[in-house]
Amino acid sequence: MQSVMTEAVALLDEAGEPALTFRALASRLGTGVGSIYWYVASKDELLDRAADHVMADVLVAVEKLPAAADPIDSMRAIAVALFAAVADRPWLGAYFMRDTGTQPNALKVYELIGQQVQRLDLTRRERFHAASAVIGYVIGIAADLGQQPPQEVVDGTASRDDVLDRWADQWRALDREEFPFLHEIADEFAGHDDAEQFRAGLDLLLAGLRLQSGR
Amino acid sequence: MQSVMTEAVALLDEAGEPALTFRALASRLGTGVGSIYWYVASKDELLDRAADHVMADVLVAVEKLPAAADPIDSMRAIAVALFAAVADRPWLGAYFMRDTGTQPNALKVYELIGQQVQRLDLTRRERFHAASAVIGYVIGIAADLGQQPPQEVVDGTASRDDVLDRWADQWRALDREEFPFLHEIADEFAGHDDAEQFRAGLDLLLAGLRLQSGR
DNA sequence: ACCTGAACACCGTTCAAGT
DNA sequence: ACCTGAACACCGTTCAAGT
Repeated sequence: MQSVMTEAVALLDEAGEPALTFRALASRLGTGVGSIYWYVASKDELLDRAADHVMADVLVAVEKLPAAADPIDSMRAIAVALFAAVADRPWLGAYFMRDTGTQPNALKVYELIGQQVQRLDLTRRERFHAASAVIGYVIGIAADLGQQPPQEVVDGTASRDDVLDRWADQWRALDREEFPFLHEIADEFAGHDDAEQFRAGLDLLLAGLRLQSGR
Repeated sequence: MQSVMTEAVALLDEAGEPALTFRALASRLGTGVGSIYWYVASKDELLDRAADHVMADVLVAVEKLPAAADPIDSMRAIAVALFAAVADRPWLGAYFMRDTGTQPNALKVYELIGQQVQRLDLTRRERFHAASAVIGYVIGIAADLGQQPPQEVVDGTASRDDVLDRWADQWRALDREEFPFLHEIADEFAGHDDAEQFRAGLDLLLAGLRLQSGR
């Protein structure tokens, strides 16, 4: 069981979801296709378990985080750790927190964010909304990151910056009157840092939360 | 071409992504499998085009929105319209804004959000981050919504509330010491309204943005 | 209790051939 | 310019049979 998940994650790390097939996994494990079904009922479950397997390490990292005096600072640290995990493994973006029923570690991470929210002076409903918003934001940015990178990047025939530059050029080629915003931020977009962009948005969300909690 | 997209969207509306196969689509159109490849190079492109086809209507709705005096109010209205579109068509959550290169209408929506951001007194970088954060948040919640609903809900053998109730019960069965947050919000979660939850998080984000822009 | 692998149903995609 | 549909390679999943 343990080795099934280890190999599944290895395949996902190497080439994303398309690389994880029952046949490829079986051959890695040196067994038959059918034997995987002894441990897992379907491919969906396989993906959920693989995602949760990775989340176990994230959970350990999160629990090791020094308890900040300020709950919102703690939430930021947890969210940043989550983001780092998805940046490491883009495929995770599409699967983590997909079904917390089969992802107990993901559920625990949600709980930990919630425990920080509980330290704020909010109504029960506001707490529910706050924790969900933070998770939702992380998932959204993560899913964006998780889009299969263009083939040329996987090949190594083009760098990430090359691709961003080309995007920016396409934006600059658009009509100036109709797309003033895309023109303004084209330079900003080229060569931007995903982690910084993530943190900037997170800080907006947390600033709103701080305001609501009167801190 | 037009009819290809119309039928593709119809299949997606009826039973989600698994229902959209080239064979099913061809039989709907009364043609052969191969002929679809005349219009579309791959299934990925088919999904992107179908998503963008739907986004055309969303774009019309967004452009019809009365221009609010306050740019942040305008952004909220756009985000709420986006959310409504995904609530209508859960499959959209997984595909919209996936590749704005093949989704021109999605790109235009991003531009419109950006134009509102441009009305705020922010640096260029802050504007880039603000627009991206709002889109990222919408995508995140949308993707959550887009998870294939459990089979029993599709069948009609269980309501959405039944499923939420069962989740809440599972949370209540967890250890009280280890999961204080899940215990606290179990009642809140059961019977919660997705749209309200979305708006609550959005308001936190926008409140943070308002603070940053000094309005 | 766990594994095997042929077989099945079903995909996306290609392509020589047609109009 | 557009369509046809058999064929190909490759999936997830099942299951009778083995140890």
